[in-house]
Amino acid sequence: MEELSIFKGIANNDIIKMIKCFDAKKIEFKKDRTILSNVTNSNLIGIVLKGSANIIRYDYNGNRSIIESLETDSVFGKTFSYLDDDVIVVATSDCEVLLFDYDLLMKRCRKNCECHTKLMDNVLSLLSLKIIDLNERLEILSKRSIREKLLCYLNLISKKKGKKSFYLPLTYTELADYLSVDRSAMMREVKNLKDEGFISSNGKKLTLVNY
Amino acid sequence: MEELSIFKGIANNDIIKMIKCFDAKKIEFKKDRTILSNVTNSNLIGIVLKGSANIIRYDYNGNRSIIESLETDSVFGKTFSYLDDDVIVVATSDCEVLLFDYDLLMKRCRKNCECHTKLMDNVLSLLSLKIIDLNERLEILSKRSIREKLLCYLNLISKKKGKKSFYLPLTYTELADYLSVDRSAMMREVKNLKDEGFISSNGKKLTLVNY
DNA sequence: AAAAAAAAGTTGCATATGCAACATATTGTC
DNA sequence: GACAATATGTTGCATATGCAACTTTTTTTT
Repeated sequence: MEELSIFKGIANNDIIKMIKCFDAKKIEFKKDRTILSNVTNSNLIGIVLKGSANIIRYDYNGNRSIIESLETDSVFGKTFSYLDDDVIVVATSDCEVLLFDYDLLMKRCRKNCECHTKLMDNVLSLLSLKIIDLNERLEILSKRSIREKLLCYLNLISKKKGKKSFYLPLTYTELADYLSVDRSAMMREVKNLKDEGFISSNGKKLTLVNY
Repeated sequence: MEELSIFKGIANNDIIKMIKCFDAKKIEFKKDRTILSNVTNSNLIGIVLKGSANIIRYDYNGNRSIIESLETDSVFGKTFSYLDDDVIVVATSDCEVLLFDYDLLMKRCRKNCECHTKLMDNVLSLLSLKIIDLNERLEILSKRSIREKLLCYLNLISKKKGKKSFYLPLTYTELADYLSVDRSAMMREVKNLKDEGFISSNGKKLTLVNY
C-alpha cells in the first residue's frame, strides 16, 4: 500500500494557507487521552498524523468494543462513525491529530483555493483505504470460529508486514475485542494452534508455520 | 438519510459532458446477471443507479459469502473491495449501473471541467454512506450470539424504515449469509424470539414487539 | 400444469465458545 | 522498590451454535 498523507502533493506554504482556510487545528495527545468524546454529536473530521488511536464504543450495557484501530492517516468523525451509542476516540500512543470542520472541507471555501481539489483527492484516497480496512475486519468477523478468525487476522498482518514472523500490534486483550470473541476462549485457541503446530509464539511475537 | 445521487446538483447537459469526460457507460442488467466479474483485477468504479446488487465472494473453499448488499447509489469497485479471492458483483434485481474508469475520475480530466468538483463531492458523500453501512454490518457481526445479531439487524432495519413492522429485504437464506451464521441455527433463533414474544412474524413480514 | 430448483422450516447431536473464577506475570505509578 | 493496575494464562461448566439430514413449502422453469 503506497504512502498516503492528507497533504501529499501539496506545497508547504499552501498547506499553511489551507489549514487557515478550513480552520484546522493540529493537536497533540498523550497516550490514553481522549481525542474526541461524543463523536456522534461533533461535526469535526479528524486525521491521525502521527501515532495511533482507537475508536471505542460503549453499548447500552456498557460493553466496550473497539470499532476500529486508527493508524497514521486514518480519518475519523461523525460521518464516518455510528449514529447512536457512546463513541469516543482514544489515543493508544502519543499522537498528533489534525481536527477541522467537516462542512468547511466539503463545501469548497469562498476563496476556492486551488489546493482544495488536491486535498479532496487525498481525502478520497484515505477513505478508500478506510473502506478496505473495514472490509478486512468484515472478512475476519464473518469467519464462524475463533480459530478461523485468528488465522484470518494473523494472515492479514503477516501479509501486510510481508513476513511470517511479526509482533502483534495489539495486546491479546485488545485483539479479543477486535475479533469480538471471549478473551479466554481466544487464548485457549491460540494455545491449540500452537500445540497443533500452525503457529509458534513467544509472548507477542508470532510466527505462522503453515497455511 | 437524505437523498443522494452521484449527479445531484449537476445540470443535465453537464452530466452528458461529464459522462464523456470520464468515459462512463450506463449499462442495464437483468436480475441474476453478473455485473462485474473478477472485481479484483478490474479498474472500474461502478455506481448502482437503479435496482440492487450483491457483492459476492467465493473463498478458497468455494464458500459463498455476501460481502455487501448494494442498493441505489452504492459505489463498488476494486478500490472499495478485497485484494484477494474471487469477488463478483451480481444483480439481485433488474438494474442500471454506471461504470467508468477509476483513474479518470481521480486524476482530474485535462479539460478540468467545472462539474468535476461537484462530482467528487458527491462521490465523497456516497463513500461516507458506504462507510456507515460497513460500520453497521460490523456492529452486527461484532455481536457474539445469533440472537444479538438478529436483534441488532432487525432494529437497524426497523430504524431505517421508521416502523416496527416491515418486510425483510433479504431471504432468510441470504440473511444467514449476511449475519455470517448457520441458517438452521438462525431459523431456530427466529423461532425462539417469536416464542418469547420479542418479535412476531408471518413469513418475511416481521414486527418488533419489545426492545 | 408439471417438473425442477430453491427456500423455509425442523430436529438430534457433538462441540466450540462464552462465562466465571481463578493464579501468575507484566507494566505503570508514586 | 513497593504498590496498584492491567494483561496474560488456565480450567470447569453450561449451552448456544454449527453441522447433517431431513420434510414441507414456495418459486422458477419448461
